[in-house]
Amino acid sequence: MPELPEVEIATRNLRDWLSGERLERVDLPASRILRGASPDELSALLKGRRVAAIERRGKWIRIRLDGDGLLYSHLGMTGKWVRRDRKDPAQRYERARLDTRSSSVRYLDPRLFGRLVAAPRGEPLDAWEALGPDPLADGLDARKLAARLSGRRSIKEALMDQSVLAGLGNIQAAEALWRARIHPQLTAERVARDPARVRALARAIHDSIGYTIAGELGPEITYVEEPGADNPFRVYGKAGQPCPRCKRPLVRIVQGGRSTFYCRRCQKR
DNA sequence: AACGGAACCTGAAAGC
DNA sequence: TGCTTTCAGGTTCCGT
Repeated sequence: MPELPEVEIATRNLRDWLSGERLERVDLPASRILRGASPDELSALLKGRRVAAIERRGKWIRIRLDGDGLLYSHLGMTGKWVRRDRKDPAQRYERARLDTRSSSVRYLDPRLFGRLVAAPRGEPLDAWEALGPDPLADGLDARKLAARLSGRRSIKEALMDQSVLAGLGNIQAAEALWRARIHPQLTAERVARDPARVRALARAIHDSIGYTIAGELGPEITYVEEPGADNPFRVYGKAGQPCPRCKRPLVRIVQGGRSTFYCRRCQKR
């Protein structure tokens, strides 16, 4: 279940594997992942084309082809791009395959929540255009953050709104709030009016993203929910375990239908 | 307009 | 052991 850090790693990997390469073989079996064009049209868009650039904004990846064609990729909850050998057979849950002269890149997605969207003539994608600033790519300071936080909804839900900031999801929002010692049920408006808290939050978002990228960097990501994965986070998924700062047991609550983990002592209202 | 809840999917873990 | 329930790092749609 990828958020900004995992999508950033996927983007760097795709650059390594595909940039400047010609797509010699493209397999796109019909699935609900594919949008914006039929599987045949999508294959025609990609096959034989050279990959000119690969960009990321929030949780979206954009593959720019020679000419003006674009392919957008969103990993949903369980999507990942991996590299295999060209002679390797289709993997379990393989939804797309892009081969270059030397390697074979596969998109795997068991739950089918991800998307591959074709924009053959470079048409803008609404979901991409609607994204707020990306904390990693665009930078984030307290003034900018304060200007984007408002309203009576919780700060946790505001941080997960992709039009407020692009790329934070359930984990990064919880982790950043813990680092900034901010209670997840405070309203966005209250946080915005507290300059010290906004400063702490801007730094916490930056730190949490950087920490996660550094820890997960590599050619194949394992998401925490997968069997055998260990949990590198400070509070996410750790209800009942001691707060890494004050040792009081962390708690789990539900906000907007999603689990939030936090420390009742460290994170003040 | 805003907000909660369900839906879209599959699989692993926990509960009984 | 085996069946049932719950939960999962995302987004979108629908009804109140």
